[in-house]
Formats: sequence, C-alpha cells, structure tokens
Amino acid sequence: MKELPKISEAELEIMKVLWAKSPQTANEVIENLELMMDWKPKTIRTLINRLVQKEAVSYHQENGRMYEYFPLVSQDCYLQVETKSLLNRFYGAAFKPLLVNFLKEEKLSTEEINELKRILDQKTEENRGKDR
Amino acid sequence: MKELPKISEAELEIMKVLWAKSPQTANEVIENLELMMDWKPKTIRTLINRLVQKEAVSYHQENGRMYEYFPLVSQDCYLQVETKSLLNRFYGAAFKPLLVNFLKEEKLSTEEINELKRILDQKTEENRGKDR
DNA sequence: AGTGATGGATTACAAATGTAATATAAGATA
DNA sequence: TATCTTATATTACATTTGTAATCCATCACT
Repeated sequence: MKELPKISEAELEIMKVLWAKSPQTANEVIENLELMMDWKPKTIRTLINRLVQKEAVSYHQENGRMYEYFPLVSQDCYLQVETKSLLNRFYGAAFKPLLVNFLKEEKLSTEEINELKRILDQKTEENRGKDR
Repeated sequence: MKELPKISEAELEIMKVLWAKSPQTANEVIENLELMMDWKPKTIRTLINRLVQKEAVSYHQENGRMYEYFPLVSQDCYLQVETKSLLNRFYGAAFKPLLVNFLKEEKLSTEEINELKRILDQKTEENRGKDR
C-alpha cells in the first residue's frame, strides 16, 4: 500500500499514453499527444519530468542516448484510488448513490447491461453463505 | 446546461456542508468544518468567498448582519459532471471499464446488488424496441 | 576538430489553490 | 457617542499546475 503520487489533469494525459504502451521515448509520447492535446513538445517534456519527480514514471536508457519512460503506478491502482476519492469527496464512502446515479444517467446498450448483470450475479454468489 | 464552476478539493468540503443543510451562516459552516478539517476560521471564510466568486454559492442577508449562504449548484448536478469527468480522464468516454472495475472492487451487500439489478432491469426495458 | 541539431535539465512565469492574516465597517456596549 | 466586537472584504504568500523557453551536453556531420 504505497502512497500514490497526486497526478494532475495534464499529467494524467501522459500517464494514459504510457499506460497504453510502454516504455516509450519522450518523442513517442510527444507524437502521441501533439495530435490530441495541442501542446508544445517542451510542455510535454515538462509534464513527463514532473511525473518522474513524483515517482509516477521512471525511465531507463536502454540503447542510445534517449530515455525510455514507463509508468510506476498501474492504471488499475490509480483508477481504484481515484474512484474511491471521488466517492469520498462526495459521500464519505457511501458509494451506492454514486453507482445508482451513474447507472441511471448512462445510456447502456443491452449487451453492456448484460455484462454488468453478470458481474452482479457473480457478486451474489460471492455473498452466498457469508452474507447469510 | 449552464457551465459548472470548477470547484477545488478544499472548496468541495464547503459545498458538502451546504448541500447537507442550507442556508447556513459562515459561522455555522465553520463550526461544522473545524471539527473535521482542522482549518482556521479565516481559511474557511476564504473558501466560502471563492465559491461565491465562482458562483457556486450565493447568500442573502435575511434578518441580521450575517449572511446566510446556500449552494447554487446541486450536488446531483455536480456529481454527474464529476463522474463524467473521471470517466473521460481515464477512458475518454468508454465508461464501461470503470463501471466494471467499480463493481468488482466494491463489496456489496446482497440487498444493494439487488437494487442495482433492478435498475439494470429497468434499463433493459427502456432499451427494448429502441436497441433492436 | 568545429559546428549544428537535438535530447534532456534548468528556469520562467501566470493562474489556481491552500492557508491564512490584516483592514474595514457596522452592530453591541459602556 | 466613543469603543469594542465581530462579520465581511481585502491582501498575502507559498505551492501546484499549465504552459513553455532557454541552457547545456552530446551525437551527427563536414
């Protein structure tokens, strides 16, 4: 249970790129992001460096002079923490209203609904015997 | 569809207090928060003022010289926006993985599971005929 | 070897945020 | 009415974030 570094909005874009594929050189990350984000290359390098400082990202210098960057925190881990944080910010741990709101608001395809139901069924199973 | 003001982490604590009960005077808000937050009264007033500037909160001067503050944005509205924002930050609108992760991680009581299933059933109904 | 290009390190600077203190004005009090 | 309280308004200042530009070292080329 290590402390997760606080990753800002802009920095998160970098993380997403590295989560999608890693390691990547700074230039690769820049190439990926320039399209979407309209950021200057220098800006992107700054963000990468900040992530390194925060120990959310690290790098090694495999072959040449260029670094290859890779994430130190997993997307899963981060998502969990962020989700809980959203919850806590709102309800102090009462997650259900969020979920309910969430489900009601989103337009889900029949297939998606079925997948979610399957997950819920599985949780019902998990509860059987423990939950009484 | 008005633009929702960006509410910071600390400011959100104020909002929570006002969402729980409003209107409240600054002093009431302070009383509520000093326990939880270990903030100086002046700090809390600053936060309230910033929320007023951002038009997330307003006030009227009902009886005495003290203002009574109340939220201008509803918790529901804010929660929706924030949830979508969390989604977008992670998946760029592909919400399903979040939901799945969410459901998997949380320990739900049987009753809660059933409530969620009911909602999903209802959505299945809504989709019938439209979704094919 | 000298020079230019380029990656990485350092520095810059405004806006937002966290965290208050000081100043002011208007009731409460003597 | 002069003064003290106290609520509100204004100001302060460090840190984080967004958004880069400049500096420095090294590799590539002539």
